[in-house]
Amino acid sequence: MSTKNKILDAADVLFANKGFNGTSLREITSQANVNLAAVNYHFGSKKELIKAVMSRYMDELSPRLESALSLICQAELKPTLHEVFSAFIGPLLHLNEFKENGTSTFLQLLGRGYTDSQGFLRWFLTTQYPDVFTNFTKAVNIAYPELSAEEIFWRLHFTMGTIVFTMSSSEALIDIAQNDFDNKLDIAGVIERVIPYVAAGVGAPITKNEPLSLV
Amino acid sequence: MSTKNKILDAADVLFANKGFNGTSLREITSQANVNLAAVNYHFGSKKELIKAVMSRYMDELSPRLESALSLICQAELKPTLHEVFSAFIGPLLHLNEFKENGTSTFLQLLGRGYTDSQGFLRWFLTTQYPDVFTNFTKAVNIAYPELSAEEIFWRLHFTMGTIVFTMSSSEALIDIAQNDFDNKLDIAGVIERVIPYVAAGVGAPITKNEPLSLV
DNA sequence: AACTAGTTTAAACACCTGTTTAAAATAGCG
DNA sequence: CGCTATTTTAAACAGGTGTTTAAACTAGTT
Repeated sequence: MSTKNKILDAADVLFANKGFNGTSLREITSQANVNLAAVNYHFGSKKELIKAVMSRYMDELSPRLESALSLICQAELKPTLHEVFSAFIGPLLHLNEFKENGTSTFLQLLGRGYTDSQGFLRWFLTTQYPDVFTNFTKAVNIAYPELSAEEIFWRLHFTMGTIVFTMSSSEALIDIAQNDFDNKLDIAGVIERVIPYVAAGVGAPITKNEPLSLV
Repeated sequence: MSTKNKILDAADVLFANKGFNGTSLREITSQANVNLAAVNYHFGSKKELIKAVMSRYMDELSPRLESALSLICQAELKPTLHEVFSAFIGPLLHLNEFKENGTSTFLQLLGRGYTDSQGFLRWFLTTQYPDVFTNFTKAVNIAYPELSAEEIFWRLHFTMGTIVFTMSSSEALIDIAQNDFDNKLDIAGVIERVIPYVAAGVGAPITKNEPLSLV
């Protein structure tokens, strides 16, 4: 295996578990059994390595997601929100074949990207992969046309939060659930449970903008 | 103002914006106009400072939350999920009177705590303030008794994720929304929009545990 | 005024960070 | 083989990290 890939494989697991700031190049290179200077030689800088790690996943995910969503949109009958969100399942779980624990690793990375390093990764993703967002918005709009663009914006970000946050701590949550409820669950099981939640959330009835009553 | 409080006031804003790992003691102490060694003198270590920052908010929030939830639970008629979640609004917004931008600062800190530093803050919160979780679970159970304990567990953590993640990036999201939709929104406005979402999510119909169909 | 306990200060500690350098090793090709 | 281009290596770099130290300073009390 090439040095470049050895670095990427070691980096994405460490980044997912300990964050971008929390992972040093020395950890990555010693885990990957390569020289410390290899990162700067092959990627230029740590920041570029982070981009490369995310791009490897996005390039695998983004086309599959796009075709799954366009399939939904072009169907004869109007899709339900549940169907729109279910379109994510296949592409996301495919990351597990692409790399071991790929799905949860990627979603953890996504979560890190939104909080670590002051949102430079959010900028990177929205500018490099804008289609993912617009396609998703379109699909939701078809499934629930009464929702204004602004409502969609907010509810999609709420959904983002639900998914990303859940997956960031999915290992810990699965452990707790296993202890408390004796119910063995994997990442697919968590996704299965979160889909009805976010579908119902996005599909919530529209509320008028009234001033809040401070109870 | 005491040195201790000067440190806490500077620390929580910096921690919220840049994360715990991303904020150095030198940033904190120079922002607070105190000597570098003051943190270790008054708090012992950086880790203890983090706990102190969180405790200051939790001690302000937790009793108000508890009484709001128990008020809901003891009411004559069964509360709706929307009412259960609305019980959070008052106590959360009160943090704004406790400290400027207290609400969003606290929620950002909560988000940081769940991802930074490998979940030691989650352990700290769940062991130090367990009542918040159990009271909340009870209230949801009254509002939606058909939900099994395990379903409640998952949906509450989904909700946690929605709130915490949204608030972690609330400033950025509010900026985007302001540019794209010319709709001025503050933290209270975001809360107002997220409540129907999480209420609908938690109130989603119960799904049987079928194996996933990989579309 | 003298002693004490609490606090603040500047300096140093040992260690870790991302990055760069120049020499050594490797591979590809005529 | 000999030459070239690519890659790997160990070492050093400049700067940042949390923490500790011992001296200086500040009240408060007798």
